Amino acid sequence: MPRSAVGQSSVREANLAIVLQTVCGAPEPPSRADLAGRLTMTRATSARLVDELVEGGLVDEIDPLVPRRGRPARLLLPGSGVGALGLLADTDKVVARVVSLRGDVLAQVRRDVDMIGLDPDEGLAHVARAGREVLDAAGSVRVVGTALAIPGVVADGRTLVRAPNLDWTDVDLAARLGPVGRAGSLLEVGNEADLAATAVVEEAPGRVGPWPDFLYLSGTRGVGGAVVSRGRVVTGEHGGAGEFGHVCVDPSGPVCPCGSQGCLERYAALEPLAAAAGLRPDQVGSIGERAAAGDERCVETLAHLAWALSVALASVVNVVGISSVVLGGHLGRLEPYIRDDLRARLDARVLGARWAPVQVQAASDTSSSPADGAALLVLRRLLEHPVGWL
Amino acid sequence: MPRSAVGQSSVREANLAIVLQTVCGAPEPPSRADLAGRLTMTRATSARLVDELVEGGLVDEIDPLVPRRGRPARLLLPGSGVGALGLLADTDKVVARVVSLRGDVLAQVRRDVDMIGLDPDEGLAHVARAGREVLDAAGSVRVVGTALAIPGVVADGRTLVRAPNLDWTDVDLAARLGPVGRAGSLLEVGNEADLAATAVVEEAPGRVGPWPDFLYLSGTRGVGGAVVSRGRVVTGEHGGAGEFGHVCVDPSGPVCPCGSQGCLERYAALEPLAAAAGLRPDQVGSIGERAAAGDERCVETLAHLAWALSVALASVVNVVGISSVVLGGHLGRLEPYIRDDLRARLDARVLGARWAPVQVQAASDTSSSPADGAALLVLRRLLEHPVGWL
DNA sequence: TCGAATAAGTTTGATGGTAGAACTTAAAAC
DNA sequence: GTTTTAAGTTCTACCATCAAACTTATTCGA
Repeated sequence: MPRSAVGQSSVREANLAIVLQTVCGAPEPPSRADLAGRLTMTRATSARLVDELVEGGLVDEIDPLVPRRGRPARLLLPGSGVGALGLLADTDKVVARVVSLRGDVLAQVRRDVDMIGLDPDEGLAHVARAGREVLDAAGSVRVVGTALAIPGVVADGRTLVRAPNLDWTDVDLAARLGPVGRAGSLLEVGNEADLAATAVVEEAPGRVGPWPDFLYLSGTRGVGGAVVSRGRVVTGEHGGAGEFGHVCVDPSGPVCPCGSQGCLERYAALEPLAAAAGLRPDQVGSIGERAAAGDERCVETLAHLAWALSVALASVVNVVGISSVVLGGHLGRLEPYIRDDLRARLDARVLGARWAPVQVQAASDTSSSPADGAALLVLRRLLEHPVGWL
Repeated sequence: MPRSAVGQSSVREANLAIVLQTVCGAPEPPSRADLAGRLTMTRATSARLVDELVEGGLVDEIDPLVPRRGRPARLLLPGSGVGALGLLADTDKVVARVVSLRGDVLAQVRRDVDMIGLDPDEGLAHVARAGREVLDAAGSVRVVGTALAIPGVVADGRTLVRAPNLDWTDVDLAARLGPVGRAGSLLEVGNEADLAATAVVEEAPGRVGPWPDFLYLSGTRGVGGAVVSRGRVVTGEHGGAGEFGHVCVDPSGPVCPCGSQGCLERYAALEPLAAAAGLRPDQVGSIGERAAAGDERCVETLAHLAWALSVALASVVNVVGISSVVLGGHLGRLEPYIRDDLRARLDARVLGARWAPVQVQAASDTSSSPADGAALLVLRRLLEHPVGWL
């Protein structure tokens, strides 16, 4: 539905955004002339736009490193003095990071906090304190906005509808976050797994990595995830997408607290895995090594896990047509030990596997990535609409 | 990834598209002044753009019906002399329709053909003949392009990768369709279920109906469907999305020809339903009435169907966060008889059902809608980029 | 050391599109 | 028949990009 017409000021705004995005997305720092060539605009126009971005601090100029024939180009990099604050309120910890437009983590605080049992105001106080500390540490950086990652369903990018593990319901997080939320003018709240997936998509602000389409599956206390299509997280109508944990593996399987039966969570979450392997939950990460060392029970546990994942994921792959799977959390940790089994089972179950074999990968790290993703989300807004910050 | 900069010609193109889309999407025919107000452009600009569209036949002018104070407005309607050819090659029939920009079916041919066993050239000859006939019947209409709906996986909107029921593999349909495909300069091929879903989304070209997000599930020989998000069909990385028929209902369920076990298709496709009810496949549509009349076996069949659908759909709803379901084909026919049961089971299985209860609906008709959807697909291209046709 | 070659960046005027405001037109209301 | 209302038109101003000539900074070669 078209809302509004386009004027020539929109042209300038659009081109500013395009130039900034190109600078951020480029593998090598481009010059004004490079941009002109790549974007089919004249050098005059490119220079005009770049000058404006440099003036506003969104783009930095550096002198060329390798000498070349001709007048040396002034190379352009994303502004290092501009960043965003990414926050994570998890069940067992709080993370705050300031990430620059260049993708550098300028400051970070990570603190173990048992959030379970805390009410929203108490929990958010921990988050806000961590946020203030990194803002201080980041010093002179211009922070354009804040985003908060939370393990729950978020509506409209502002309100927490329900976070089952924290037992928080209907909290206007954006309003209750206090002054830290007002660092910069952007403020967003997002689902933890969605934002972790965002961090997988973008290697740096505006630079989309090699996988624009994948299913992200994160194993923690529960099993969450996200569907990423064309570089964007699919949030669904009401923000309730990505509940991989409650895909049905076996309708006559174990009862799930959600009221259903045989949910993936009952096979792949931390506790069921620990129980199956006869270990403590914090030992789940070692199941792979134990299995490799010959522990029969762990071998069986992994086989059962691969089976359950294959049933659930095959259904999803058949419906959304995305055949790359990225595993995070303890599932990422176990991925090397189930990869081949899982892939073989998926190829047998996925209809299109003949021409698009299913890829399985582990996300490198996981514990802070929702905070990175939160910062990236804010910076993405900046990249989409830079005019306001010039 | 930004490809190219924006110039002022893009402004004109964008505004032409916006004006045309607004004319097509408006519930009541607007005037030039209405458009100016709604799109925040001046009356001067709106008039200039509209004149160009009228000149090119994409917009028609009519005199106002109800007299009003002031100078009477000339009302604007989508051009009735412009249309697209939608084709459907199904297993048992061929359909060809010319649909105008206004949404009217200007001509139609529908012919029962047993396509099973025919090779692509033989089958496409039937399609092409039907296409030629409707083009003749449509007479002076300017046909901007053709689209073909086919029950199979389509890549890049051109090539059929695999149509299991027709047993066609790797056919460049766009090339082999012959002159009918070159009626107008647009030519696309799409999956039958995807295009049927497109016809559900758009009531008329450019007019998105009340459900921009839904899962479309169509029961025929198999069970296909589409995920529609924000008014767009999700095609996946390689066009292989929407295979609802192979969502796993029960991993220890009946064996499926796909190589897996307990696929939804084994519970909800025509033949399994007929077998369960002890009827011929062509009698499946009457299971609802028979059950209502007290036929125990049909009652049980419907209950089992609702159960299987609920298991499969709940998983999908939990992952993609879309909680409206539209049923087509024989599933649409049976929908009134399973609706309540299905909805109750879904609400029990869907995690977010508390704040977003699952909606279940039947698509009104089904047999020709892929052809309508095909035509709508072409007309959508026209609406997105009208400059080429002026 | 100096000039030619090369390529980046800058200036200038032309072009094309929308914005704004005054003007014209067509019909109903009085 | 005059007034009122609102649609549509005309004209000028403005703004962003384009095109092409021009300036600048460096390397290469004599």
